[in-house]
Amino acid sequence: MVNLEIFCYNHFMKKDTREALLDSAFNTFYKHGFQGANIATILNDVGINKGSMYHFFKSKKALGLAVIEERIERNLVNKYASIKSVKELFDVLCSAPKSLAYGCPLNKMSQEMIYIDTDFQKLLSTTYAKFETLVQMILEREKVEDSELKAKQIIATYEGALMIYHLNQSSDGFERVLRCLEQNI
Amino acid sequence: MVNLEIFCYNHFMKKDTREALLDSAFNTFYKHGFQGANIATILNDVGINKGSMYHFFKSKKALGLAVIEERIERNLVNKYASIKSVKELFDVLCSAPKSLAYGCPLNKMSQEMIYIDTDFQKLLSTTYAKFETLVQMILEREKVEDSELKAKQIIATYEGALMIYHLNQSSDGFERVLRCLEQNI
DNA sequence: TCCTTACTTGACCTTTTAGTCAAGTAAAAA
DNA sequence: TTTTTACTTGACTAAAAGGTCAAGTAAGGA
Repeated sequence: MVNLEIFCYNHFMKKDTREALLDSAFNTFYKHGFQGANIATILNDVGINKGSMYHFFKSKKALGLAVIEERIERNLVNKYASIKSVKELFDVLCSAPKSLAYGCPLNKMSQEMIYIDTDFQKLLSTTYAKFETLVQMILEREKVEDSELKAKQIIATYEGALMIYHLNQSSDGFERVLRCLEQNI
Repeated sequence: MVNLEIFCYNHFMKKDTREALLDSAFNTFYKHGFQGANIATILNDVGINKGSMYHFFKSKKALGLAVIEERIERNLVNKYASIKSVKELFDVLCSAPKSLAYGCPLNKMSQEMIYIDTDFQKLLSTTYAKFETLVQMILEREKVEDSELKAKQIIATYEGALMIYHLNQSSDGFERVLRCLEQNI
């Protein structure tokens, strides 16, 4: 088997460095927070050097903003755009603890950054709006009344319940709270 | 008027330094996050020197834990222990944006620290449990059924709605979401 | 009055951090 | 083949951070 990768600087094919950087940065920011994360960890994780990163992103902040646009938002759309029914929506919401090891990435980043940096604030606010719209569309497909308010209510409950879940390290209550809400939709 | 303070090192009376330190640390951590906050800011704000702070708290972490115990938890108890009815509870919850400029201090600190440090995690988890108990007691006084689940639901919705409020910088929806929940209690 | 304790000062130390840069390498266009 | 462009290297910088410490000050008890 011919390994084309040996012709490259590292084990990535050119443009993949940027993607690997975004993946690692997403994970690192997700666990440690943006301010708490250090770039050396990400670099070490990806297996590249400083200059290589600063070729793609002019600063830590630029990397953070790109993570929001190209990972957090993308993941959200991937997860919610294909949902076909309210029942399915609640199933997906209830399964969150399985995939979201450190809470909701959007919520966590928001709580940390909205009063620290206005560029983060704007981007996070926009991303949230898209999330709300996706949920609202699911509700409207089933002619749920007051879909805007209901979408806010579902997201609020979901975000809060997920926070409680992580604080208690126990899923007791998480699903019950959401299923209880489902009854009232 | 005799000013007793002129006999002291700074403008505080002895033990007040610790309290002033906790006040400033609470505000600073609340706005910037624990990891994002720097001690120099707090010191400058209080008007004291490094060594003076390290006399009371052996590390930044110790200061953080003290802030949770002696400010975040205390504020929570002050706010919720005196509430007499479910109606009053929802009024207090609805007024949160007025007093909580950067979101819920407990939620914010939790999202940041639970997977960073287990001492923080334990303390925050305990503090949340007290919050939940306080809310549950209010519900039980009015013989609300399933008070434990209802308490979780109220807190979850409140926390999530507050997050959305801060992200959007607009109170549109916040109160409506809570009042809608109130109907179903 | 003296001594002990509690608190404060501010200079200093060490580590960590984000960010820079000149030089090098390889792929692809000319 | 030559040149250009894109990417990478790794040593370096400067600033910021948390934390230490010896010396000093004041209050209160003995």
